[in-house]
Amino acid sequence: MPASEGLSIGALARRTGLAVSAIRYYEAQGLISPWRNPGGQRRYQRADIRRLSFVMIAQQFGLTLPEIREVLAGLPDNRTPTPADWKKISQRLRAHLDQRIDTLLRLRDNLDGCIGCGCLSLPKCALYNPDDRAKAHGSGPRYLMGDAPEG
Amino acid sequence: MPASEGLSIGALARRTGLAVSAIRYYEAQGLISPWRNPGGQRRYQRADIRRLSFVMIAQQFGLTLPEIREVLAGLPDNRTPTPADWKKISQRLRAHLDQRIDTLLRLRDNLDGCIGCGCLSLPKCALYNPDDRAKAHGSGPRYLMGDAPEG
DNA sequence: GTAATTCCTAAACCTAACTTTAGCTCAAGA
DNA sequence: TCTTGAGCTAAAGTTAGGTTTAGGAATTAC
Repeated sequence: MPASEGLSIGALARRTGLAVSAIRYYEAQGLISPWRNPGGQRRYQRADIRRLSFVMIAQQFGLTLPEIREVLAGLPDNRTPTPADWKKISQRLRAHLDQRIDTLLRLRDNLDGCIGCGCLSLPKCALYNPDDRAKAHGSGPRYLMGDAPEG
Repeated sequence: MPASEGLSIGALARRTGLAVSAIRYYEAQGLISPWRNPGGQRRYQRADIRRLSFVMIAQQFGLTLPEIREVLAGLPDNRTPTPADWKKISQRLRAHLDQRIDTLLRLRDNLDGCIGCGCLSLPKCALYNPDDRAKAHGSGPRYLMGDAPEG
């Protein structure tokens, strides 16, 4: 059945649960690189199923597509990734995740403090995290609590 | 100095660190309701500083503006919120946060399992969370791992 | 009293991560 | 063969959460 080996984009979509349009988009973002069959259609390796699954999981962990591309760059491009390659990559993800969890735990502790002291809105409340990637949402500069000269 | 009591939008912006445009946007989203002075300019209560601070914190916790509006709906609208009111509201936030942390911890544990077994991409991997608000990003339907008929 | 700020509204623009649409070509099956 | 389902490209549309711009009006500062 294959019109020149490999998975068609539709087959890959069914295997991963992603929309066909999303897979093309990921290609445009440099996350996956299919080859073309004689008719110009995209063809994928079976290993790409795992690659896209990784992308989905990393997204849930809060990584942006450029960040995921960075992480995936750690895979060999001259051969199919081995379980060991994936393990290495997953550990990078794990580090990212640990950091996010730490941030949230810290926020939770601070919130507990604030519930007790009722200081919500005061600069000393410190219920903010300058390193949080969340601040990168939107387009312009955004400040968080504590920037005002004095309360 | 006040041209009819209350804080001007610029003063509120300085107090909270938010951009003036963001405050107007929040008003459009129903998160804050200033009154107008005789000249048609917005005037805010001092309690609104706290209200906006709460908005910023809730955002860091990952709530969307509609969700924050929901939470804020728990405050009394006929009087200035008391510390007890804020405490009640903050506890709702805490519940939300706990859930997010649980989700991430679960993901982390699953990732550990996957690093070990190398099953990444298989439906049984279960490294997904159907209830995660994260899936609501973007506009169309998005599926996560495990939707394919069979691997 | 006038200049410099600040504020107002409406509408357009921005980023991320996609989807939808339009118009056309390829591939597969009866 | 021929029809129908996949695929292709390019461009426009979508959502969230804002920012920027344009053209006025209200305030404040001197």
